[in-house]
Amino acid sequence: MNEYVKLLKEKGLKITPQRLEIIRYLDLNRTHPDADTIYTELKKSNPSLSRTTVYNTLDILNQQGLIRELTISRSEMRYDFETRPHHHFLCGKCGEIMDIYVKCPYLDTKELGGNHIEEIHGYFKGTCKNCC
Amino acid sequence: MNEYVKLLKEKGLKITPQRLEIIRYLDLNRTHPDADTIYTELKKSNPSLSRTTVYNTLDILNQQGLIRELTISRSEMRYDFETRPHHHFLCGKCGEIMDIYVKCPYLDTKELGGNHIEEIHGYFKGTCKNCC
DNA sequence: TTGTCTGCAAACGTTTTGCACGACC
DNA sequence: GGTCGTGCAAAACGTTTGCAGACAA
Repeated sequence: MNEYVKLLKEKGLKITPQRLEIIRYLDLNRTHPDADTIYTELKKSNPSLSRTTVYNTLDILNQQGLIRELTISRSEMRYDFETRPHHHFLCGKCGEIMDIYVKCPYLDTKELGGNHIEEIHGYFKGTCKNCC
Repeated sequence: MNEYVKLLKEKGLKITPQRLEIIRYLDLNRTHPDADTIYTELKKSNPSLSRTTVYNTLDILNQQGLIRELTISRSEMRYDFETRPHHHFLCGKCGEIMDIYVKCPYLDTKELGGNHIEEIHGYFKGTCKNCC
């Protein structure tokens, strides 16, 4: 049985050609693509593919933990007056973002694997104590 | 001299009522607001305020390090097939996002200050070795 | 006075929604 | 036959742009 079929079945998800293609694309392309890139690439071999399906599928796969969503790049910015190095916690229920001060070995890191580091952000997500 | 005037002057930025209001708002509201919230709130006392100014100002303040931009919540999602705990590095020049495997004391953290933790993301930003 | 900042309106890119059709237990 | 998935189109949302007039230094 196909490896991707197995992944979907383990999570109780239905098997569709679109889902298999999207998983396969993400497995073969570890470039952290966005939804539109995936859509454009897969549309070449499957012209009837729609954006909606790509978005739906990515959402489901993320919910089931088969893939991981990142928000590292741009958009829906939040702003913080506290500029000293610290981390943040986002409550998935109430949406509140809280400052978190934890010991982090990388707060002053300037170089990592040859890359020059200018910022470091630690994002914790979960449910806050008020919403638990 | 006003504390916020001083902050702006130190960075060589011009003093405008709008900039002072925006800084003051962020200082008094440590709720990590988004641009539109800031706009809506400040528009109450300054009806002629425009979104453009809010966006421009936040951008400048962030560039000068007076405030800090966060992308923790939604939007322009990227997707990763690697679901094992790891961190990410974003190159500001070429835009590439790379996986980073560093020792992190929080990768298995389930609780922090009474909040239930489900995910942890470490985001490093800077210039990659190819762009340096 | 000069260069920058502001505000308006329009455009843009990404994501979400409503709905009808189709596929699959 | 009922549920779920797909695809289309339109809408929504946050952000960016171009430009003209206003303002800070």
